[in-house]
Amino acid sequence: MVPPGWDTRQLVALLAVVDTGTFSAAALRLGYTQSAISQQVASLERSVGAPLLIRPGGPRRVRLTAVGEALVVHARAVVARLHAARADIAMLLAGERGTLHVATMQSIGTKVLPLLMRRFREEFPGVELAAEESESFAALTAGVEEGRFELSFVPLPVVEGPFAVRRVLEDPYVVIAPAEAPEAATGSISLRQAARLPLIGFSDPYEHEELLRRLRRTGYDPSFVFRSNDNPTVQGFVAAGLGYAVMPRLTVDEDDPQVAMLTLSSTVPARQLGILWHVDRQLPPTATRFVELAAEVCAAISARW
Amino acid sequence: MVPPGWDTRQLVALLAVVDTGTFSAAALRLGYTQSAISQQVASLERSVGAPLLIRPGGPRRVRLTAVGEALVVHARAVVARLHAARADIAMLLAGERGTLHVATMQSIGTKVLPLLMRRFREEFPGVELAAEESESFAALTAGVEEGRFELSFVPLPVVEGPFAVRRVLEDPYVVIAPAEAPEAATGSISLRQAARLPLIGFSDPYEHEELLRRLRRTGYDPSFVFRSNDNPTVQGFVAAGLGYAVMPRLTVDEDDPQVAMLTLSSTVPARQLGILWHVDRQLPPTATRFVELAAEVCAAISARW
DNA sequence: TGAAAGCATCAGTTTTACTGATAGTCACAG
DNA sequence: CTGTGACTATCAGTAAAACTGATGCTTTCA
Repeated sequence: MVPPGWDTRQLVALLAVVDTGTFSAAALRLGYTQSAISQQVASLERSVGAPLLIRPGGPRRVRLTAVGEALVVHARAVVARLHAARADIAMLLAGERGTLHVATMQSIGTKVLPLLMRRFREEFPGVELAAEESESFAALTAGVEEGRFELSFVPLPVVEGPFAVRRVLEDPYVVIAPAEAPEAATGSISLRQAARLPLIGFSDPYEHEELLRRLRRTGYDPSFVFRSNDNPTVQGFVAAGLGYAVMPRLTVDEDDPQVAMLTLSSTVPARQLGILWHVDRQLPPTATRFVELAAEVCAAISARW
Repeated sequence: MVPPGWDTRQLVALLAVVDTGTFSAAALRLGYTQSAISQQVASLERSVGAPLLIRPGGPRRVRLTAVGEALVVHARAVVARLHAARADIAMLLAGERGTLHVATMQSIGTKVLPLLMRRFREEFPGVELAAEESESFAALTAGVEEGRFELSFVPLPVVEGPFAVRRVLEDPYVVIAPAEAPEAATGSISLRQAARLPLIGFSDPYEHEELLRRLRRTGYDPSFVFRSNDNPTVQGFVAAGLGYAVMPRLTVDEDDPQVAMLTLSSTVPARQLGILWHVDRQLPPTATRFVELAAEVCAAISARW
């Protein structure tokens, strides 16, 4: 009937030890002394009835026992749940004037968000919408997991975690060329041809690895003359005539007269974009409505292409 | 980074108050004084920054505020998760010789389990299998939720909860008649006819309410001359010539010469049976294999019908 | 073989949690 | 409209726990 006497604090301590690899580092992170961590873990082990950690002694990192592994899985879930609770409550306390925190990526920020925010404002004039652009994709999911954002735009598929996701957009890859390039007039180009061009690429390969794999599979290892994660920068380099770029259409500034956009004649699977949220959270109606609106706006953009 | 300072004990106290309706009763249940509960809830409210409970004063039960509702949802999840953790660890500590606890219903116990257990034993001679029959269906799911069973046979659909389920058997309704009854020779009977017979029924209507609804929809309110939840008892009454019974085929003792089994010519949706487990648990390979074997055995039975 | 890095343990202190007593609130019966 | 019963808050005192700081033991690495 009554649950086991495991304390949140002890579970957090265990997680800190596992994540940092040493008791001392965990203590530092949590603002305790090493002695306190040692005692917390010992207390946990006593109530579990078995060792949770293997302490190799000396300066080697600790490792989990099988029992420890099992417990850590649950401990993480519990901590995540408490985070979700805190975030839910913060939202409730903010009430009607509550701010909806949405994390975005660069491309979404420029093409989707403006229209989306306008439509959202029409429906909920009282709700503030805080959109924050994030550089790394890991930061997007981490922010949602920790409750700093209610929603986040993310590329799919999404990492494992306590997430629910809704697909909103298929973002096909296109090639952009300098306006004066010979290919600019053709309007289309094959992947095989593209792989032979001097390319401007992305520094963070995570999102586009499938594309890279396909480029390589043409039999010609593509050469990247420059790399950046900033879409305008990439496009600027192309505009300057320094090379070509293969990028998701959403990231392209189509009004730029200095570059030409070419469709890819080879079929490359489009980048999938979705909206992500914490499964365990009880999001307000404004959030679910936001997701709906986002899907609509994205569908409209997709239809225009 | 560091999660909120909510303690498991406080969350449990809150849940006890919500479930019992008063601080005093919660204190009694948890073995504290009323004062302690009062302070625990107060501490929670302080750290949340808002009241969680509405205390109407006097002998009226407390109610949750909106914030309280939100927190309780998460608190229940956390407690359930801790239960799951404890159960997982108990299983791990038991090791290879670990017992697999399976809850069953009467009908499964007599027809499916014997064969199933034999096949399971062949594969895992070292693993003990503890099958426990339970009277009430609520006890089945509750047992799984609290970690007393790893697996449970249950009728579908299943109540809301932290459960995963696998369907294993379609169990069609049949009519059993006394061997000497005029209908015994026909081999089949319509629902309309059945509703006009003196029936032996089940006391617990939960599982069979769909059947009851269909019986009533024939326009004739069926009369039950006796009710019992014990399948052999029901069958015994039929054998004694006291009436007829509509029951899932799995619950029928088909070797009984004193009764005849008639199929229903009207289509009544069959009872669905499944195996249920706690989604959050990390069940050992023996458990997942047990589910597979159960599905196979049930399929074999189904094919024989 | 002697740092250096790491964990356990212990005694002492601070912090937290619980008890028991008391006062206050509300509903309901007389 | 007053008394009683069922309930919670609060307070002071105490019991329990959690944390610190010092110390000792173990292991790696130079």
